[in-house]
Amino acid sequence: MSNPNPTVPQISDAEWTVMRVFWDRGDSSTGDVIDALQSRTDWNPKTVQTLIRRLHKKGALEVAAKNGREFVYRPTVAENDCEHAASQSFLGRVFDGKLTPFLANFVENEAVSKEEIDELRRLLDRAAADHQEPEEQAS
Amino acid sequence: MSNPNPTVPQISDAEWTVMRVFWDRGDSSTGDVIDALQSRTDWNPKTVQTLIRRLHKKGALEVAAKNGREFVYRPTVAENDCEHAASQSFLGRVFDGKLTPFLANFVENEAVSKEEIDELRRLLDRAAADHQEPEEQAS
DNA sequence: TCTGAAAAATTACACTTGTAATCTTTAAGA
DNA sequence: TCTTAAAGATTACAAGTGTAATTTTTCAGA
Repeated sequence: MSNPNPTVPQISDAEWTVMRVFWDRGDSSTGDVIDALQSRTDWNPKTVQTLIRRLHKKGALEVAAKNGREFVYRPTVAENDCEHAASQSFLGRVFDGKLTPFLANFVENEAVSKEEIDELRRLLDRAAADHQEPEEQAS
Repeated sequence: MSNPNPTVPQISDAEWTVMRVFWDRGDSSTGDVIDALQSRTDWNPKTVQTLIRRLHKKGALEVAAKNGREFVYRPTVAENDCEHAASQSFLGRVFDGKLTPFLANFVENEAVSKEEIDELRRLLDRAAADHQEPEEQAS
């Protein structure tokens, strides 16, 4: 867990795509992000610029440096934390905040393969083991 | 599974609240919904009317009857299907469509209790069993 | 030092959403 | 039948979002 109860800004759909570039690459200039997204999207560079500026305004990005006339940005929020905040928000909206109904719905809709089920079970087995013997203190 | 690959309209946050009333109560008039939401929200009746009209326009509700000058509406989409569509959309946006990373993030963030873990494991055990011996045909 | 290209800032514009207020129609009772 | 309250329809309006175009600033080279 990167930070307990971090406050993360609202990040829209298109903005998520941009944030992921930063989380993948670390500090990046607008040009870097435009280049990175060139292959994955058909966005106009101006669009990417706008999204970066909005993310900066929202406080999801901060200026890490200025290279000549170019800004280098860096995320102020951890990917983990944003994912978790988005998950909580989604679960709250659709499943009354509860994880089990979410997974039950997925399973009912036959949207989970045998392999995935096994993967999830292993994940939960490990989690259960961790709950058994609590995390040790690194002191 | 109510319907394979149903097409469900985009349902916004506030609209979810309204749809849930219909899913809970079945066919309902605007007045019914307003009454039902009176306790749970502080929405103005006009707001509820607007949301119902938007849902009707989107095709999420259809007119089931007309009582005097009052319409009775009914959902055209199953709660299950809407939940699943919302889940797919969320997972696609935040976790590249993958369930395992979603759950892993949740567990990492210590947002899952021991009891919940056990519940989820039971759920997955049943799902695994179903995968073992496929569903029988009701003929 | 002046200029032009590149970066950034400002402006644009339609659609959705939250949250109603106002205008219009209609049914039911006086 | 006429009136009026209650439904419904239309309109409102700001914030957020997708998707840029236009305008302004500024560095780097001629």
